[in-house]
Amino acid sequence: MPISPDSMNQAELEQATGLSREVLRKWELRYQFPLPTRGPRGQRLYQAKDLPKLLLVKQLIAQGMRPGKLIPVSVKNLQELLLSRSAGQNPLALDDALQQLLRCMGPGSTAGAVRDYIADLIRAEGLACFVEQRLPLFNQAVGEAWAAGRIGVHAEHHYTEAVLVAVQSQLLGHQPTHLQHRVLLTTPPGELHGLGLLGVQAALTLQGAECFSLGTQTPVPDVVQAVKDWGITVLAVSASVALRPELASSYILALRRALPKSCQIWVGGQGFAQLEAAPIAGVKVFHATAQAVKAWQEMTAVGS
Amino acid sequence: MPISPDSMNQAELEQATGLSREVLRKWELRYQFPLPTRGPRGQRLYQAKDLPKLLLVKQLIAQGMRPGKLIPVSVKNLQELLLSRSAGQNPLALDDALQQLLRCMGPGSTAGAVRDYIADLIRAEGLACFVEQRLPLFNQAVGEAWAAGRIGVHAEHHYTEAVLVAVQSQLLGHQPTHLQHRVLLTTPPGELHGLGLLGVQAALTLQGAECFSLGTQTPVPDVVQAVKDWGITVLAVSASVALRPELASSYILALRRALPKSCQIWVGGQGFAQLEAAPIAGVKVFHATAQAVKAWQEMTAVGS
DNA sequence: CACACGTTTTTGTCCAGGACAAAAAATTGT
DNA sequence: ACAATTTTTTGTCCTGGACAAAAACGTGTG
Repeated sequence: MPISPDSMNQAELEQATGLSREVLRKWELRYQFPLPTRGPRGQRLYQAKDLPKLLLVKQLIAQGMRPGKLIPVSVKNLQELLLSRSAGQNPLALDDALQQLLRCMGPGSTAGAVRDYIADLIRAEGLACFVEQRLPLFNQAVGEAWAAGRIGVHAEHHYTEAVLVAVQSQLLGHQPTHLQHRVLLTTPPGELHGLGLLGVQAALTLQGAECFSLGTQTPVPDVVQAVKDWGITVLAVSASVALRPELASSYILALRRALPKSCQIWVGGQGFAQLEAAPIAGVKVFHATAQAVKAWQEMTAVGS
Repeated sequence: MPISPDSMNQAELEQATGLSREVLRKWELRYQFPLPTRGPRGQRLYQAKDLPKLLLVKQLIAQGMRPGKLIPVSVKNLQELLLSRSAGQNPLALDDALQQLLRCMGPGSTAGAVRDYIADLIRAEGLACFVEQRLPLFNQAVGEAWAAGRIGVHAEHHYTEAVLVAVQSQLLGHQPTHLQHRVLLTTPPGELHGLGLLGVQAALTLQGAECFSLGTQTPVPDVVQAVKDWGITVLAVSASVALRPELASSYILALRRALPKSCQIWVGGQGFAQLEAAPIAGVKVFHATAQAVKAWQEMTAVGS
């Protein structure tokens, strides 16, 4: 148990920052930051005051900057850098709905606002319209707003929960109409973002598919078991940029080898960019929910 | 990218098994298993055929056995061991509902069965009854069934999803009645099980509380930010046994230091057993959902 | 000036082997 | 038989170095 008030061992810092201990050690060696004090037996005791800088650096690295350039910079300048970044760009055409969503999530807003706004939108436009047209834009916008530091991680988490509940509750009553196919949805271990998957699940369920979600981060053996137990014919996997690309590829490769030919594999999301350069036989890559819907329609049209 | 068909590097094996690379290396050194081949530059290439044994060993260790005794044993004997374990004990009084639930999740059942069964149950008994009486028993039973190898990880994931959707969709319409308090719910990084939290959220929402879930695995800084942004007065954290106990404790300690006194911290779950031996000032430990409900009632009675 | 190509630097991951504390098991004394 | 102590087991952390993939840089050509 940690006793002194402002120090943490590396396992805790790893938790707090999401940076692996090996990376932290290399940074200490190369840039003299963070410089931990040492415990009685030489363990590193990182200081809590270094945490803000580490988080800033991590965010800026995620935007494509290099650690070597960032770490020597002072906290104050890093903050300015982050702000200037987010001010500079405005890539998404912000329609009214998007603007309102981001307002709901921005600083100073009440916590329930997102939830209510999404529920209203679904009521007004219908689930199909929301899922196919709004949701992809929303997800992208929220992802960018987070990357740019305009909203916190907590706001993103909360958005995810709100969308999940709103959409899933609408799907509850849906009876599948194409019983000869079953869709299983999940993400690779290490991938925490299940929002892309949710869109696919909703779209396919509306098409009459029978969908089963395993949530995020299912190891290969468990997916294989689930496919076998439940008679799955389509496995949908999604991965964002956060995941290491080789891991994403090898995950799919392992699945393709372990699963029978009768089970299709559909993948989507930025994390699978590699798979386009080097396609795997029997694995379909999608860029948008609409493509998956189309593939489903063709499949069921032929099948029936 | 991995080329040869049946080998995986340690990062992939870590994904597939959930065992850290350091542990895997120590096992190799101490028990000569798993013995990887080596790549051109000396990297370990673990063989896919070792995976089943590793998974068996991991499950048995989770039941309290020792690695040194397990690893030399053959796969076949390990399987028998697992079966004899699960056959021998039957600790939970299996009432009708529980038995039916486990039937829905057992091998050979259809995939939608759990979902439908839970929905039926909530309809029949009402949400309050389900959340307070059924859910804790169900969660425990599912956890034990998984530990005993009677159901797969995929079935457990699917159960979680089913309960989440069923309960959350029922909570959607609830308007909070005690606006002076707001509850934030999450789990520490590394803790993937959010079911315990779901029970608390449902119970408190039914009491008129305004609950905000951040999902699982929120780092300390993000929790702090959320508390600040949203004016949270009660933070509820849950952890299962899967999490390392020191990490659970230090997570709470860090939160208690970072958060203002005006924000209470409630913790629950097996993962916080340590906190009972060494209580932290300003942190309340709960053993059951009912206790949290009671605390909430007292709080709001005094406050209003 | 834009752009393809080869070279250098940066950066994260992996390796070996050892030290050590906490927990579990075995041993001892009463 | 049971409590207290010693031994073994086991996971985490340490140091310091090798190396490949990616990014940045420099160079020659249309």
